[in-house]
Amino acid sequence: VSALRATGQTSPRERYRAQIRDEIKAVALHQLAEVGPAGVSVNAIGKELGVSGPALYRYFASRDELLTELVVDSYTDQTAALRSAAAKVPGPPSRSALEALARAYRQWAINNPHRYRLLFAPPLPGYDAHAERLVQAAQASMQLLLEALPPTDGAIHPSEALGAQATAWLKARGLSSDSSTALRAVQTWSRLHGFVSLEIAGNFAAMGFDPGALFDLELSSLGR
Amino acid sequence: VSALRATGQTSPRERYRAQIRDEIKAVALHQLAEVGPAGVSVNAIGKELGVSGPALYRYFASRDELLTELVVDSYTDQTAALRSAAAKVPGPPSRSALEALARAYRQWAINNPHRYRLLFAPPLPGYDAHAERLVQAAQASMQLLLEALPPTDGAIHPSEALGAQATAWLKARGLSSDSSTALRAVQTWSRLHGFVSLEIAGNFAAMGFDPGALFDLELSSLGR
DNA sequence: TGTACATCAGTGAACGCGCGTTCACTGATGTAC
DNA sequence: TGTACATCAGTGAACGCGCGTTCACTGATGTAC
Repeated sequence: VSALRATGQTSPRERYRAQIRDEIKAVALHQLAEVGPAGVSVNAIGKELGVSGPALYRYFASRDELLTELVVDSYTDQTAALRSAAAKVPGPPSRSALEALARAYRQWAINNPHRYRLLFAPPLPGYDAHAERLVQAAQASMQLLLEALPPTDGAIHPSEALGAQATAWLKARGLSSDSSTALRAVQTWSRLHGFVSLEIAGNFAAMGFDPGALFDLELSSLGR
Repeated sequence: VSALRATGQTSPRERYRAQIRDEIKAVALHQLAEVGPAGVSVNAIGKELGVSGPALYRYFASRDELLTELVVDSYTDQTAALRSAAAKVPGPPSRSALEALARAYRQWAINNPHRYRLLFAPPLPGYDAHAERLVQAAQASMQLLLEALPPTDGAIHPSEALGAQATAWLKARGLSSDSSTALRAVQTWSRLHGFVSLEIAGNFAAMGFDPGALFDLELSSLGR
């Protein structure tokens, strides 16, 4: 074993463990989709896997740890999806880069509605790990938006104080953008979130609107 | 008693019951704020009221009925707040009417963050009464927005299909507005929701921004 | 290659807990004569 | 005004349930000689 470890390889047992962990998480996500975060239960996951409940404790120290991992994975996945979309439109900020990013943002939420909700709604009351994670996820979205947002002809007129806050935010993260672009990024993110969360809640569909068409409409005005 | 009933008055006992019901709901809301919808418990409410758990069954048939009532009340309250704000800026649609409405929307959410979440997040998995209620609440917001949105010089270019959907939506509700105003109302509502839900989740504050100043910025571009 | 041993995944019983809800009851409040 | 009766708010014990988690165990898998 130590020889394998030294060469950076993983033992069969370790691979097996990793695989089971993934299966558990997959079933947990499936349950999340069906009964909501509060309803995810260790024993029910075991049952769906054809295994006793306590067996899961070989893989996760507690139910909380499992849930936390779902949140962390969601955050990682979303960021990866956004990064990958941004990478497909290289070069300086542009309309098409922004649109690609916005579409990827929406698409990830559509593909993973329960995980999107997980990112924005604390799954447990007083869930410590969550607040930080959410801020991180927001940072990633924000940073990518900053790099995609093209200059605009329309002006933005923030108060002095707000401009200073934006500058401070940029500085704290070592970003070289200007404060007005930062504020447009916040606004764009806020609008995207509004649209996407209403869409995955089914509101547009319930009103008889085609969400995709509505999104195109919103997209054309984003960042302006 | 029957004499009182006939005159439309309520007996002391009925008034007492109504008062206790309100107290129960108040405590339930308080719990909702602290432990989330899933954590609201009949026995805990009783304890906080200095009363045994089963006592509440004199006032509510079940825990579900109590929760449903919280949702219904939230819906009613929000609509009333918006209507009252709209009533303060009478006359034809105008910028100031729109801004008053938007500010009222935000303010209600800030004053009632847990109830705002209740409106947009199903408190229970598979909660039937919720979907309809949410649609109703949305309708109310939408209708008031329609009556407040002034014409814009900037054009909106929906697809034909989307325009038809908007027209159909208006017609189904007997509203006399035009489809492009309807679409701008949807867009405004979506943006408001995005901003407000990020704000009550504490995202702007976590980034070091003054939410009020950010809102003013967003407000100036709403409905354009 | 074959045997002795260690590792460790999974089991099933058991724990304490809090939940929603029912039920038979007590006692205070309000009604009717 | 005083008494007999009905109403009904609230109690406390009890129910069945599912939860997260622990524990001693069995048996298969992998390791070392």
